[in-house]
Amino acid sequence: MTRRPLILRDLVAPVWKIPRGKVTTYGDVARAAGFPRHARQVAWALRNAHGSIPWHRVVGAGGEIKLRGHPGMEQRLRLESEGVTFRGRRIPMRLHAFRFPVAKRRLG
DNA sequence: ACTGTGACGGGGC
DNA sequence: CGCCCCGCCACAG
Repeated sequence: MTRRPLILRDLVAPVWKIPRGKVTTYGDVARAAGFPRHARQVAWALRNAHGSIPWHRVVGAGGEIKLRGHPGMEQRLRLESEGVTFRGRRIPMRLHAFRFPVAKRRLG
């Protein structure tokens, strides 16, 4: 099985669907894009994606911000300004996790 | 071709 | 909660 080529735009496309006040994980974005097990590549793609993409709405599984230093602070501020709450270092995913619609499924 | 490096994820303790 | 370990995968040297 030849591996489908990884197109940065496709990989981060799902990020545009995350509404204000909600967050998703790198792994979920990867799966929603059709590239399971590519969580790290999603992070890499966001890093290399300049532009107005809402990158701050993507966090690590468990609701923890994975960016270190100032960039991480900025992400937290951006999220809080959108209404996302924190409990310690983490975001209660129970409250703010955005669920991507289930992957396309061929019906009969 | 090989090695080191992550904005990752999951599991074990 | 913190730590460690390991699987994963594209990229830079």
